[in-house]
Amino acid sequence: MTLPGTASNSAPSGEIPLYAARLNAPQREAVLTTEGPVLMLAGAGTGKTAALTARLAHLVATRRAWPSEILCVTFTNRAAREMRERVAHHLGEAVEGMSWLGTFHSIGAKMLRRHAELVGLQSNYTIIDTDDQLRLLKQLIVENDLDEKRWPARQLAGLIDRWKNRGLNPEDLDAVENEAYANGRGQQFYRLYQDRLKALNACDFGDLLLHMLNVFRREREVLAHYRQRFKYILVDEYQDTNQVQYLWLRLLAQERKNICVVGDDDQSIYSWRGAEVANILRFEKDFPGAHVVRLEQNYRSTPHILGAASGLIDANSQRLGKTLWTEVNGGDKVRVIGVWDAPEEARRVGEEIERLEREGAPLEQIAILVRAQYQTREFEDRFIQIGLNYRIVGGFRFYERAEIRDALAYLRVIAQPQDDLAFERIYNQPKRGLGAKTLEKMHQHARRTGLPLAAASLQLADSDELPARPANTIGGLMRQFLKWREQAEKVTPAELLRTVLDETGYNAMLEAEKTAEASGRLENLSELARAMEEYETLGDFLEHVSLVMDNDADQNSEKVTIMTMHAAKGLEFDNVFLPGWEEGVFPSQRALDEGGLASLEEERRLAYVAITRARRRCTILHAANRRIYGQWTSSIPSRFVGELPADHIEEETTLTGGASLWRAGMTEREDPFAHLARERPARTQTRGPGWQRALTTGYDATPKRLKETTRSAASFAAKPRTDIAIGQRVFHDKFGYGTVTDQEGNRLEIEFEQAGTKRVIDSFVTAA
DNA sequence: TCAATGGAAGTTTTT
DNA sequence: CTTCCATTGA
Repeated sequence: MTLPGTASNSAPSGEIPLYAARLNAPQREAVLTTEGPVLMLAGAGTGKTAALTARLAHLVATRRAWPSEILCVTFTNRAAREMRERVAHHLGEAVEGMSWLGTFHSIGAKMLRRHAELVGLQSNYTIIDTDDQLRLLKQLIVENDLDEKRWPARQLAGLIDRWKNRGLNPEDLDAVENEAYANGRGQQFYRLYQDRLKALNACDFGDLLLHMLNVFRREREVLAHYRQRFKYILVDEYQDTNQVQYLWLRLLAQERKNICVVGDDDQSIYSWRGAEVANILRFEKDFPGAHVVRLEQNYRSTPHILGAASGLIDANSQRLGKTLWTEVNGGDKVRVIGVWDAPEEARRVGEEIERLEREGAPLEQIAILVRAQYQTREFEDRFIQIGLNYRIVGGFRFYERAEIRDALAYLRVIAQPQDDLAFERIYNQPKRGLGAKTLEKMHQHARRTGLPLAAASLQLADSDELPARPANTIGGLMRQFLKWREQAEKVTPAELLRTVLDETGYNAMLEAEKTAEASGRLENLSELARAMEEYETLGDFLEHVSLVMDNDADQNSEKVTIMTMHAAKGLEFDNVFLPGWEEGVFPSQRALDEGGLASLEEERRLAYVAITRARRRCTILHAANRRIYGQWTSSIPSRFVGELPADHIEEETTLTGGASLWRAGMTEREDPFAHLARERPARTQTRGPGWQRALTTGYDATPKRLKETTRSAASFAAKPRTDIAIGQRVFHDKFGYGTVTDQEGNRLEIEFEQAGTKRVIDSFVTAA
């Protein structure tokens, strides 16, 4: 292995090595303090990845460790990938040796493959996802005569997840935990679930960490081995580590104590999945003598953006405290725009983006960050209409689509005949005339014989237990599996998949459908096959699939990015739009209802993360009205809007913006919605809790500075168009011809001849 | 066994 | 409003 550019041969003594050349003083300190525990507190945009990668390069270049002797854990696959790329920049080929750079889960999976037998698994175990997990739990609940309605599988899944995140095995549960499910049967079901997983030679996400923790705790030699191996440990996003991960690190770092953790308590946004900010807050206690480095110089954003974000996060109580600063001057203030309703919000963002585009801003430098997935829809609709290229990150993930999961299920059964969950998924997909009755018999037989479902069904098919038709079908299917299994040895995984899709008739089934949806599914399947080309063995591919669930297709094309704030963590964009800053949306209703102050502060941190994604311009929007789950809901601007320091923002409210109406203390008579409230009494109840709270607690959102503009007032046609009435025949660009069946302000309900009944804005139709 | 129908429930964030 | 489900009937 070559180690390019070691400190000694690339630079005369005293000169700074290349990888550290561009670093500022604290960053360099974080790089050069190699021995002992180091806590790097890195604010948003302060070049923490640069420091981290330089540190890695430094360790290798100065021969303190081989790449394979460094454990470097990140939180997401994306972060791992980025880290790898940037380290490669310093190390070149040597980066290939960084076999322990990855997410906690992928590293856990890798270790567990080696030590599977210590926890009763085989090394080719399957990693099941949430979907499989849920189905499995459902089965257990039904088998044990529990009412699934009363004790939903979701709830149990949530509990088990939390237990695992805390490093608790079934026997570790106390009475209180045990009580949490089905009147004290929590432990029983947790244990049943674990036993079932073992029988399936499978584990879930939580197990990847928990099993290995158990191994570390129980097997001295294994722990000693890894302690020996990992001369240095680096942890990214330490504020997001949960209990198990914390225990892992403590065990592994105990001896050498060469652990460097990087994080920002202000960016801790994952407590809902077990992350504990406390981990970073008490690092100095856990590792006495820890060297603390603060990265506070921000290289990303303008002063106004930083000022707005800092002012906001100030409202939080428990912070280690950092002061971000920048050498950059100038830049626009953060804009806060109040609009009438969600469609106007989307329209407005669309207009702003088109303006940016005209000014020459590249679309991939524009992002819309939302609190929750459902908010994306409004933008999607609008952008389709105006022909703006967009990409939605997250949400419907590629590997979660039904056809992909079906395809994977076939591959799983081929690779791992014990994978009952996968077998169950596809035994009648495409339809081959096997139903619940047959499945039940297969289950019975499997239970009697202790065989996996697939093997049991084969036996059953050879007996006379089943009617001839299903027996033949199963026999045929099992023969196919045998054949594929043989083929798997000879052909590439991609080829195997194509064969399977053809021979099962899965492709034929989709082709026969002749709908746009079906052809999309076919496309997805060939995309899957293409993605598989990179992998040599089926096992490699399946591991990749279960752990690396993100797909970043068409990254090269010019598109606006729409994603959740959570997904945006670690990214940056020139222009950021933050819609939906309303009580009940952001902060989310759930955070307001449950979790108290801690939850609210986490929402605030999320707001901080969101704002600090922006390099040059940040635009926050709030709408007075929004349809949530089909119900129109009024809401007031988010308290976070009020918390933004005045000096750094510029407020604008369209005449129709509900905020201004509300803020102006408008009476019902003037309220344009008043007539709706009278017509539909239910409306008053559908006003968001934020509204209620405002009424009862006298929440004061009165802006100190309000700049009225008439800019998009025209878009709110308070007066209905005179040329359109109920019964009128109209034409719509997207939906074609139809008849107006209802009219409510500028909103029309139209029964389209082709597209069915839709609600549209009147400006999009012409009288026919 | 399958398709259609109706009803209920759920809707944050992710490895 | 959707989506998922369970139940019903063919």
